[in-house]
Amino acid sequence: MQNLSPNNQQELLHSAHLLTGATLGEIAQAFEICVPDNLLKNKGWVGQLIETALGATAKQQAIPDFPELDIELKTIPISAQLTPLETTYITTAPLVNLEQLVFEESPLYHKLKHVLWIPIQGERDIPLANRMIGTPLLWQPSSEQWRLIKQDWFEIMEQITLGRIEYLNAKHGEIIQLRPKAANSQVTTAAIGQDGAVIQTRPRGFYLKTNFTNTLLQEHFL
DNA sequence: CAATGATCATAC
DNA sequence: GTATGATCATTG
Repeated sequence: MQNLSPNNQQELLHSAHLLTGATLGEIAQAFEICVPDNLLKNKGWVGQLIETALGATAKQQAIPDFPELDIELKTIPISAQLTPLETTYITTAPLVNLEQLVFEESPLYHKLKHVLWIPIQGERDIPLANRMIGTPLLWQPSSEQWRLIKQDWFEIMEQITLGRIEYLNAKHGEIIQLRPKAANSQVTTAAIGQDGAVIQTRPRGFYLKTNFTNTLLQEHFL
C-alpha cells in the first residue's frame, strides 16, 4: 500500500485493485487515520479515505481528482446485492450567467468523462471499519449514455435559464437529477426567477440516479 | 422502502 | 457562499 500520486492510469488502476477485499479499518490504520463511529457527522469520510489511499491530488479544487490523468474518483455505497444505496453527487449546477451553454464545456461533462468507481459495502448495520472494498471500475459513458446524459442536462439547464428553477425537482431526468446541495435549507444563492429577475434559492447539484449507477455496475460485474 | 429534500465537515 | 467529499432521514 502506498499513497504516492499515480503517474499514469495503469498505476492508479493497480493501486485501486490492491484495495479490493480490504476493509476501511485496514486502510485507515495503514494511513494512521481514525475511523469515526458512523458517517452521521462525517459523510465524506469514506471518499476522503480512498482519495488518500490512492494519492488523489486535487484536494480542494474544481478539477478531477487526478488532474494529469483526467480521472474523477467516486466511492459508491452498495448493498449485499451489489446495488447502489445512494445517488451519486456530480457537481454544482450553475443557476446564473448561463449564456452560451455548451455541454462539452460544462463541469458535468468533464466530471463524467472518466470515472473510477470504487464500490464499498454501505449497509449501516456493518460497522464502518468492517466495510469491505470491492473491485474498481474505470468507466467512460458510451455514446448512448452520453446522449441521455446530455439530454437530461439540456432539459434541466433550459428550465433554469427560463427562470423555472422552483419548478424543477429530483423527478426530472432519466439519468441526471437536480437536488438541493448545501449545508442546510436556509442557504441561498442567486438564480433566475420566472419573470427573468434575479431571485434567491437553495443551491442545487447534479446527481446520478441510483437506477442508472445500478445498471452501470451490473453491466460490468454481472 | 425507495426517493426526494435536507444536512454534515472542512477549506478558502 | 462555493466547492470538495457524500449520506442522512423524512416522506410518500
